Amino acid sequence: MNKALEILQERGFVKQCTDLDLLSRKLDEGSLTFYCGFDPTGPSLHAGHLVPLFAMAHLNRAGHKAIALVGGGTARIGDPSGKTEMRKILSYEDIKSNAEKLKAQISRFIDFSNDRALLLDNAEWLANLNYIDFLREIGRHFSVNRMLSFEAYKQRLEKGLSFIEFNYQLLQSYDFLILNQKYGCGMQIGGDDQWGNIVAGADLTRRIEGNEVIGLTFPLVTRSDGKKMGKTEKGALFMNPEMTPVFEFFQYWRNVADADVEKFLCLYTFLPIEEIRELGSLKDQEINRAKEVLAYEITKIIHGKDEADKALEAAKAAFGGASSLDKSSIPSSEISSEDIAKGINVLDLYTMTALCGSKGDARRLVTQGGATVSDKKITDIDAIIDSSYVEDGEIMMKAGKKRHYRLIVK
RNA sequence: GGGGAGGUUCCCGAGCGGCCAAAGGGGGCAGACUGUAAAUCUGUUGGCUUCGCCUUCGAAGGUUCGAAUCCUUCUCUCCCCA
Repeated sequence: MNKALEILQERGFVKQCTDLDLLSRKLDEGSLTFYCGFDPTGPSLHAGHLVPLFAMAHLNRAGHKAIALVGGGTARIGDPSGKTEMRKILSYEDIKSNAEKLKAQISRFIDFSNDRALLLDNAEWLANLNYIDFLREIGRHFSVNRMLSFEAYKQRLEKGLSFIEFNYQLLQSYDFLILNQKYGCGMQIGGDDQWGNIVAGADLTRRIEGNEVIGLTFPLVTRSDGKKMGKTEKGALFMNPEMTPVFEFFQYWRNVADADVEKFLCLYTFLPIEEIRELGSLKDQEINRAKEVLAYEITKIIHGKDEADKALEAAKAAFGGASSLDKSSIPSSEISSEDIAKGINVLDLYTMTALCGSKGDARRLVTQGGATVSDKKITDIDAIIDSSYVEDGEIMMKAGKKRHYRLIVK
């Protein structure tokens, strides 16, 4: 078995493969060009994109050429795989701006500066396709009967599937074909929900070019509590620090369930497997150390060492009791000293910050004893926060035990 | 194109013309217990100038003292037939 492939398997990346032996041989033969698609349906990559990204990085490190394909073209259609309902059709402008943002984020993960990795956008060849030609050249290779037998479509047949979505598979298959023709791409990787599309693409390439190409999918990561990976109260766990503050990002990983730590360390860090096994074997309170490592490592990869250090310090300061060192990654905002001097009602203060969405929300928080300002528990909804709460030029606020906020007095 | 069933608060899903800001569940938030975990239990879950007021039940009109509940039109979804 090829070494790089072994690493992927050992770390739990491999779910399905069209031909594992062939893949192993090809990887042994030398550099294999492979690709993975990313749909610009949102303005930021999120936790769900991490598995493919890490897999790409692992393969890339082993000397195989990676192509990150941003689906600027396919996003105009919307992939029905794994969706129970039709996705909103995005405007071209949104797709374009999303695609640019995604490109920037992927670039941080994989180095495109040399020719070991490529960043492409399928809008390049999809945007101006000729319908008739496409049907004649590509469409004829697809059997509707077979497509309907795919699990992804079966499910949607219950709910309804529009023709536009039904075409998605053809376009994604076409991508694979084009990449094989133009860049010698021999493998497509992706989440397991992409299995049907990937296999179809490999089929198409074999039929038209006669090239045996490979498809490889990764398991869709679930948390041990059955909840969706990377979901937070505000939606997904984003990689863009403006959408998910670094501290919050760090805390998400810091708070994963015990049962998930080892799995996540394998998938979301580059730590050697031996070290991970060791961390994973920790029990009870000790396992918190493993969670800390997980949170630190992944934050470092996504946001850089400095940010990770800050987040770690901030977490220690906020939870460990040890007095603060660097709290700069805790969400914060500024307030003028005059306003504070005048005094502000607690409810108004909480509503101003991101801690509470409305006054009623704040009222609830205070009433139920979840509001803490500068280490003083506030239970009176009429309490006034003034200069006496300021410490070191700032006011530390908490909502419950875990949500922290820093109000900097200017 | 014809026929049928529907669109309810974050999600699912109840809802006799008044007692409906709307049952129940899920999710979220907070409290207790803890290990910044899980499980469990409790409270809470539209907004506000909160003993009251305002905005919500696909959209717009209408009937009525009074509508999420009745009527009309529009719109969207699903199902059956073509």
